[in-house]
Amino acid sequence: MVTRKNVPVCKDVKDGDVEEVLSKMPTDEKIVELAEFLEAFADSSRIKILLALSENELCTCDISAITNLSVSAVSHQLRILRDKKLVRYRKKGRNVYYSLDDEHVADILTIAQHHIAERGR
Amino acid sequence: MVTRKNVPVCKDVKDGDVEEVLSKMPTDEKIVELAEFLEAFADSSRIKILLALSENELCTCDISAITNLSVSAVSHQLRILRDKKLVRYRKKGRNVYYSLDDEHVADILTIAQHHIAERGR
DNA sequence: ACAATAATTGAACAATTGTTCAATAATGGT
DNA sequence: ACCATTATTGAACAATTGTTCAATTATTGT
Repeated sequence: MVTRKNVPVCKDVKDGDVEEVLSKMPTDEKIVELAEFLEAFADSSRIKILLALSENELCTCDISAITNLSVSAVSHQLRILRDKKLVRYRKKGRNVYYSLDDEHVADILTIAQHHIAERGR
Repeated sequence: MVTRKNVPVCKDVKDGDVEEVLSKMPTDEKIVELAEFLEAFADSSRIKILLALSENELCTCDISAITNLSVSAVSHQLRILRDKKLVRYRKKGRNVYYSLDDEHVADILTIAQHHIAERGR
C-alpha cells in the first residue's frame, strides 16, 4: 500500500460523504494488520490445510497425505499459519499436531463458501 | 498448489482419521475457487477500499481521496474486486459508483477484525 | 550409540503481484 | 464542437510468493 501526498478530489461530489467515511476508517496500522491476517487465506494450499484442520487435529505428515503436498511445502505453509495465529500446535513424541486457533478461522471459510455458492458462477 | 504423485503417510498414525478427513474435503476445484475469492482480501489497498465501501457507495475518485491511492491504482484494484464479485457498480454521468456485492464481504472483514482484537498482539 | 521417522529450515528458482506512468475512452457543460 | 473531468487500460518494473531440493534438528525404538 503506497500512501500518496496529493489527494485528488471529485469536483462533482459534495465532500460531506467523503469526510464521513474518512472519519470511520480504521488507522493504516489496523488495516495492515487486517490484511496480513487475511493474506493467510490467499493460497489454495493453505486453504486446503485449513479445511483439513477444521475437521480434525492433524500432524504435519497427515496433512501432507490429505493435501497431496510435500511435507516440506506443508511445513513452510504451517509456519506462515502459525506466525499469523491461524493455527495452534502441540508436540507429542515425534509428531507435531496442529489445530485451528479459534472458531473465527472456520467461520471465514464457511462464509466464503456461502458467498461462492450464492453468487453462482 | 502443486498436486503430487507419491503420498507419504505417517507410520505411527492409524489412518482411519486420515481417511475420514479426506472424505470430507471439498474437491480441488472448489478449493481453488475459494482461494481465488479470498485472494481479493489479501492486500491492504483492497482492504482499505472494501472498508470504505462498507460505509457508503462511492465513486472511483472518492475512493481515491479516502484511501490516498492514485485513481489508477484504485481502478486497477476495483477491476480485481469486480472480477471476483466482491463489489457491484453502476454508472451515473461521468462517475462510476461502487458498493459491496453482499453482506458476506462485510462479514468477513468484521470477523477478521474480531479475531485480531481477541487474539491480542 | 545407532538407525529410522517426523519436522523444520535455507537457498534457489519461476511465477505472480501491485504500483506508476502515459495513453485512451467516455461523459457533461458551455 | 470543444475542453475538462472521470475512469479504465497496458506496459514496465520492483517486490513478494510458493515450491523444490538438500541439509539439519529432534525424538523414538532397539
